[in-house]
Amino acid sequence: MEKVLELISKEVSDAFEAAGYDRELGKVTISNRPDLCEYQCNGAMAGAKKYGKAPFLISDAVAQKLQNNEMFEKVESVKPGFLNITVSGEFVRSYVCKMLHEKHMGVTLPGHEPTFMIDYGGPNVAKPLHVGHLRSAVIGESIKRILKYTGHKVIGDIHLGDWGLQMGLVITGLKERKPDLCYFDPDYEGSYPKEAPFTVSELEEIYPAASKKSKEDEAFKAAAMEATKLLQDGYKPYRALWHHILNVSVADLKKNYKNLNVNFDLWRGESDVHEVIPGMVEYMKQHEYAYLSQGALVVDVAKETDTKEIPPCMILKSDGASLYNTTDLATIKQRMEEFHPEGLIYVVDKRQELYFEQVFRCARKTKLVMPETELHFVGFGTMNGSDGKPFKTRDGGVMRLENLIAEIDEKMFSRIKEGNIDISDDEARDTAHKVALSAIKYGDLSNQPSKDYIFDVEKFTSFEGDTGPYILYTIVRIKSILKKYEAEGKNAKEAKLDSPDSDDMKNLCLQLTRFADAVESAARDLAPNRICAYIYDLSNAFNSFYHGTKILAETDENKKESYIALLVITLKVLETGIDLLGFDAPERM
RNA sequence: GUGUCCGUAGCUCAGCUGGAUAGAGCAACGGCCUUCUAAGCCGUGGGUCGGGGGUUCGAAUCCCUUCGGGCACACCA
Repeated sequence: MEKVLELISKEVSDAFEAAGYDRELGKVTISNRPDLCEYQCNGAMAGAKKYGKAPFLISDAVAQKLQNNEMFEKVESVKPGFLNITVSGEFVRSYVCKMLHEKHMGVTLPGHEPTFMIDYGGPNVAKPLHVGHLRSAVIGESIKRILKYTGHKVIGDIHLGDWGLQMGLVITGLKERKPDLCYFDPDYEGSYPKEAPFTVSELEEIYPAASKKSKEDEAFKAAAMEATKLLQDGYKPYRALWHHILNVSVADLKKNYKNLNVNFDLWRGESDVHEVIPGMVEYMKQHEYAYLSQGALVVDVAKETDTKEIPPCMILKSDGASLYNTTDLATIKQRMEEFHPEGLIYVVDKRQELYFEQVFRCARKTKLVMPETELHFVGFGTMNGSDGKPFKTRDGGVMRLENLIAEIDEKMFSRIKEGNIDISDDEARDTAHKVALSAIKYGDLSNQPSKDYIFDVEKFTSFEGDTGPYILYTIVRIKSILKKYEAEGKNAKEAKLDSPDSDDMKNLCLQLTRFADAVESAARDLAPNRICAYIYDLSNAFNSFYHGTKILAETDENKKESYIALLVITLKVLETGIDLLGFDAPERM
């Protein structure tokens, strides 16, 4: 479906041409002076030099050509050479109606369905999720939804940290605590129990303790490294233990991500590419991409055009062991071979930008990906506390994600109980969680991903102004009116929209027409903040309309029906918007 | 040191491909609930867009320079 700006631009371009000027000058944008007009075209000023004419003469001539056009209510040529455009109410009305019946409300879909894989999450097993994992999950989930909505097949992979020394540390730590377990008896020949010999809480305790000890105790560290090697070489008892660690941990992770309304299509991890590595390394050596430098196996990735020195991409350490780069490259290889994606997206802390630049270059150079494969790095900034420093608990520790969410849930719950006396605890809990998620996610997503942002619990639980709860509140208001309307025995979905009869109503309609532009722009730039800005503007437009218009009390039935139709559309757009951000609205709040 | 990102109202941030008086939210102040949820609406005050040059009819936006800050710079992930 052609966008409003395209439709208007086409008319204006025709007018430029009809007046004897280049039609390229007819590009129309949304007005930056809403008090003067709705859309504007500055082409006359851009063309003034080329034609050696005063810009005003050009804009005037073009405006003349647009005078009796039904699309416009008013087109005027102003001062230096602006074309100020006001579209007709009927144009807006018909556009909004058409959009509602389009697939995905007017978003332009690609001819085929390109596959993209998105890597967000990256939690380590045996470690609880903390606030550092929040941004990746929230941003990644939203980008996944936005791309799906704009016609892509998207595969989200959690990419667990489930291999390497950390596993050896856990095993060694466990051995110290429970040496009598059959996994540690070399003479044991029976089958291993189905039940894990530890709980999540124990696991979460073992890892940090073991990690700490390995830094102080050389013998312990050596034991952990030995355990890691045994595990990687397929030593059965440790493999069995590893499966327990993975299962217990993944079950807990699933619970936590579900609570955040974040879903992954794949629960793969570093361990899944373990067997890909030797072949890949051999391939890189054989094709002479990789060579030994200071004992390590590396691939040069510097380019002549570089403005800075890009270190080579290391494939194997000088002791022959693999590292982060190795598993990431092997993962790329596996993903390409198995899913043939047209693009890979990484939602990762922005401090890893140089690292990913190296990996991407290496993947291209060694032809693990095709030349046309898109590789995107979406780096996000740090989540800071109100003091501007990395977010911590009150006593300075790392804040567990679970606790953070519970804390905000609780605040929302008491807020809801204060307001609605006639709400059950169950409904209030459910609503509180929805509101809490909207606050957390909107607060994150409304910022540009690459910037650090301040997560101020006070601010996020006050729900005034540009916040998730404000959007939800708007939705709840609409739902409430529609419910009352339907209680009169009428069907809101059948209501017909008329041309706007007030400035507020027209402005709301105009906002609605911009939905697809916002979504496409968000998809193109992988920028969920565009959706936030859009639904915030739309909510503002609705709330202004709401306050100036009595909807259910309207006595003119045609008008009332038209308002209801507008509410139905606004609700659909807002609900779609928050779904793209990864949260949903309660029935009331 | 090299590279990179950032510097916009007291605070937190928008500002897409340069355009007419730089926008929100919070905070401050003043209005609006006998009528659809006041988590709302309307209004007031608050800015030499870090500084200085340049390109342009026109710059927060592009270029150069300078100051201030964050981050990254091969055997961690």
